[in-house]
Amino acid sequence: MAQHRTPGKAVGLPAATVARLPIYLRGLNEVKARGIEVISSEELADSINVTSAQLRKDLSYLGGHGTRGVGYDVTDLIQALSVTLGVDKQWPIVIVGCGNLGMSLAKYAGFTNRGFKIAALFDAAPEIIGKVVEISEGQKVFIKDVASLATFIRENNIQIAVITTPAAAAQGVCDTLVNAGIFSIMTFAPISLNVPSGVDVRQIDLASELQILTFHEQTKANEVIAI
Amino acid sequence: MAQHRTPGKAVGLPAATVARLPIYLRGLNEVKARGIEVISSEELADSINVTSAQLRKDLSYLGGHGTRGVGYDVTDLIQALSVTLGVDKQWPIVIVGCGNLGMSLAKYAGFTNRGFKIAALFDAAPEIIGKVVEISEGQKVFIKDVASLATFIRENNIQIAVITTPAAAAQGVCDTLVNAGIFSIMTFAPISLNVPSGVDVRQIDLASELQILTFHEQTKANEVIAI
DNA sequence: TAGATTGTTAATCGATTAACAATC
DNA sequence: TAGATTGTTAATCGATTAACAATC
Repeated sequence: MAQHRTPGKAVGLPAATVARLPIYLRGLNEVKARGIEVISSEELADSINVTSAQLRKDLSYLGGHGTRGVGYDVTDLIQALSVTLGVDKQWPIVIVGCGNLGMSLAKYAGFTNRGFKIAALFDAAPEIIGKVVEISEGQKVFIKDVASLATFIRENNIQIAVITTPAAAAQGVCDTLVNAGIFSIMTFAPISLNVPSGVDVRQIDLASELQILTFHEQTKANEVIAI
Repeated sequence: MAQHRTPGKAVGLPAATVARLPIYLRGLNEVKARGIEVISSEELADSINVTSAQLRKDLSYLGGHGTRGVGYDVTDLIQALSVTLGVDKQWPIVIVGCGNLGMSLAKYAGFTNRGFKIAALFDAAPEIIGKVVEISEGQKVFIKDVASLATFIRENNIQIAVITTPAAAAQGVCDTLVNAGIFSIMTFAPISLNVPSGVDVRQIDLASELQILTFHEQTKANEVIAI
């Protein structure tokens, strides 16, 4: 049985805190790889570019995992964060859309040791359906027909899906996913997805990210002109 | 000469507003493609999942681009947002790291019509340096030696760089970029980069994004158990 | 014990929302 | 003019920071 938990515990984490927990976990794994067993909030915070006050406050929501006067036990805190985030196990994910971006995510090594494995790839193009992709040394995955997406999700209890289709196809795929019972979606399609409340969408819009950078470059350029 | 601007104007935009402007621009381009010439804050807001109050407040920072009783002229607002973000021109960018992810970004069609073009690709592996990559129909780019990165940036006035190297190489590449005069970096390497103040880093950590989703899945699972 | 560092409180800061006067 | 919708204000909400008592 899955681990038990006091009702309500850790449910009310502020959204901003939740978004930082993976960064803390990543930082701690780095620290552990360097052989460090105990770390203070200040040392850890410095290494990941947050303030120590923020780090302590965020961690305090998970309950007291530190020791006053000493710091945090790295292994213990990794364990606590992994359990809180649910990445003490591996989550099977599906990727829908096998273009350049989708295939690169399928082959992305960084998912494996952080709680994820690729369960299947889907596409709508007949010419690539049925192809076998070697996503890592010795691990092969079939590209399946997107028409079988809903069935696959139900039969394999998939809970997380990644959309890497063209923008025009994304909403249709999203609807299929939601109808099949998916509540967690990561999408790279540059279009606002419509989902029922309760469905969690994380959108990564690559061009938008770059445009946030150009805003600042542009602003600097304008300042020079204005002087 | 670049367009003139009242000193201070649009510089003090809240960070949260700046991060939404690209979404507004994207939504407006969609709307325009559907042939709509004037849109109310409520219609536009609904289509991109923000509130109309937030949209109006954000747009008000750019100065009054709407007409009371009528709405916003789609073409005018696209122009205003493009100028504010600086994407009324094309920014040359470099991609450092030609693995699966880097190559997929190089070929990503979504950059072209949103203000960016790939100026060059860089890698450290001798076996791929010098290779030609067709990043789009008829557009070819060389993979250059990362040793020539700083020179290339200076000679071509590159202002934005993308890091898609393995984590272990990222900080070194970042230092090179910063020393060469880069102030805007998008990175996919799952490591916290150290940069001097004034350098703008947007990190996209794919596994961290997924872990934010698993947190909620995990929380839901725990709630069921607790009942 | 003395020094170090957490966990927590209170103050500050920034972002969002609701409401409506201004005005097309 | 009457109806519609912006731009702005004030209130609320949430996130961050600073400071320090608790405690190892």
